[in-house]
Amino acid sequence: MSKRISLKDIAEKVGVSTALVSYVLSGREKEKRVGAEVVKKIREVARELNYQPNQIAQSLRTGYTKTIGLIVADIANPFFGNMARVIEDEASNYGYTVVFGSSDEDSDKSALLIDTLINRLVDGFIIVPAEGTVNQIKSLQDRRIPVVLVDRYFDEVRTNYVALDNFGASYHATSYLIERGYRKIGMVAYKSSLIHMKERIKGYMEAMKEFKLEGEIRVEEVRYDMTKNDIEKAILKLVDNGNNTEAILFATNALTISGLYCINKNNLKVPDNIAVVGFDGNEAFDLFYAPLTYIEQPISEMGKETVRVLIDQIQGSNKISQITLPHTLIKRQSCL
Amino acid sequence: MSKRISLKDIAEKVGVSTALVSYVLSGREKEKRVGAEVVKKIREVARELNYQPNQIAQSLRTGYTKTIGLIVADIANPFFGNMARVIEDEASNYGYTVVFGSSDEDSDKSALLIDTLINRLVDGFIIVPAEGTVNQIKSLQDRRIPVVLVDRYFDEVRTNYVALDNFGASYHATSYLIERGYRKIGMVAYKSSLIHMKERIKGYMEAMKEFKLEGEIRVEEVRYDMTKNDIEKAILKLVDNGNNTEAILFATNALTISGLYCINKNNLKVPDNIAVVGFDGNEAFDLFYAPLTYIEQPISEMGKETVRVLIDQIQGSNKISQITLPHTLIKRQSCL
DNA sequence: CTGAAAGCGCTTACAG
DNA sequence: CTGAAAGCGCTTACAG
Repeated sequence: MSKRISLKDIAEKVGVSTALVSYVLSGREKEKRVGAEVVKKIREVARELNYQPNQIAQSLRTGYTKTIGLIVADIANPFFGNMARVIEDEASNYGYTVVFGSSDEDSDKSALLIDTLINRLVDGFIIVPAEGTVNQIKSLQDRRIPVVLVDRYFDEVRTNYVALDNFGASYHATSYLIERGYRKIGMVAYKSSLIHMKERIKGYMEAMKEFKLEGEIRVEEVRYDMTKNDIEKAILKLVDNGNNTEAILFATNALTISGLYCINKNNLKVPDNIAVVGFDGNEAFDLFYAPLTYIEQPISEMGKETVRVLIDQIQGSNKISQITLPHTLIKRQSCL
Repeated sequence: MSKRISLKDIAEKVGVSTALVSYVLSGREKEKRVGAEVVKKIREVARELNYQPNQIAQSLRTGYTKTIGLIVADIANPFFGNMARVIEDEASNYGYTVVFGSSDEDSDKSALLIDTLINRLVDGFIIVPAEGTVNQIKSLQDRRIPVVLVDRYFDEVRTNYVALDNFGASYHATSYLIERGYRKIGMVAYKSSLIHMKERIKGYMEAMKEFKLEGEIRVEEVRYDMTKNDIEKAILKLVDNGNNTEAILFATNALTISGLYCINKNNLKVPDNIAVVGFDGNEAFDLFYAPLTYIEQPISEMGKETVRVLIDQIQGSNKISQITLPHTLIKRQSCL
């Protein structure tokens, strides 16, 4: 109802042009040598009318929306929820707001989200890329739209990214298990061509080889589109097929949770029947009767770095930043 | 680099006016009786040039941004993360995208977020209101900006809202505990003037009175801005002050989690030393050694209803919708 | 059936 | 020191 106040309203009331009002309100009155009285008057009227600039008009004119598009796998997943929170706060420090979407690890959904956000002229993207979206990322780069990948990235294309030292993390976790005396160590991961997953599996494999345990390697790769039930069935294979797995390393937060459900359902005791190392960490890990040993990611730093790199790109830098952050192995009671 | 394609580009290539292109691309060629050939040609060229409408320009012109502003307490909190996910999906069904912000239960932050999003001309707001923000909500209403509150609302002002039957939920949980034989039942809640909290406490009180247990009422109210440590200390009072509380009802997801940490730290066993009823539910509740009995909120329905009501408002309805949804008491092993 | 033109609310190069 | 004017990319009432 109450119409928004525009520059024109102020200009009319003060009796000057909108140009002058614009200069003053954007703090360029010095540079433009606007008369002191006029400046004062404009400021007064603006505040009196409670003027709020119309961002949409500004955006159309300047080409910048001060908005970041964030695409994660699923905002309901606490790992991404936490990341979103860090990104929100950091973006806000730079004067940016965040619009988000969940891709569900689906490349079609991802494409749709990217298109939608491009039409809304976001200044740049922060993307947790799904499998098969490498061309979408390339296309953004071709169109010179700033983009930073986080958590994962592609080998085939040179992009900005911020990721964990995935190889090192699972290598560390695996050799930790080996040092504690475990031999029949299995891993549960997603079947995926995405680097973060490949590296996590590779880290496990390398550690096993290093300790001459190739013969004991057992990796269960589940698909993103599997039901919880099927995932639990797959996990069960590791512990229930007569090969007596002694310890399991899980490759993500969600897989760890699924694994714990499975372990509980089958009345296995951690760590007596089976040792567990989780990934990412959350409250369920802490409250589990045997608080989990897990690989912690520096979510806060990861989110902050991602925003920093993106803002850098938006401001015109053409330096490519590829940042790998260190993990921490939190050692607790889920391994003997 | 590669310049965006505009209506004008298409118009020039086809040799018609931008008006015609606009009509055709917005599917109004029938109404405007545009020649069949021209329609075909315009469609062809648009697709060939991969035309994407500039939403910002559309928005400036039409006054609609097809964007919803979502303000929650904290997107990293799984309850709000899940809610955000439902809202995102439902909004997308209506062709809307979501921009979000976390208020941290802080009214200043909330005011800032609302201003920012207003300047970005969101078409409407979905807000989990923080304490002391009633004037912010009123101001939105005064300016005829569509808004729907969710999870909480204010008594003093008639707004759209979607909320749980908070009174009924904690009344139910409390009487369930009483029926199971518990008498010394405590409650942990936030100190807040917000209705959802008041009602949850009231439901507990009423149930206690109903069963002549006024004498056993013990409510611990913690503040939003307390550290985790202080919250745990407060909770500890309930079980450790010689009055031997037998069961605790927690008023939110986060409080339940804090409570479980506290219980574990003090080596109390659930349900033998202390019975527990939680709120909202999450994976930690399921994986706890005594899977929690808890009050489940219909998050999915809640989110969907909220979006539906908001879209309704955006489309011009001036009917106020105040929707209360039923809880479910999930009964498991955290009570005898 | 089609087009010229105005206007959404800004910013900014240009002229004086 | 100040203002008129163009233009960002659309939509739409109006005229023909």
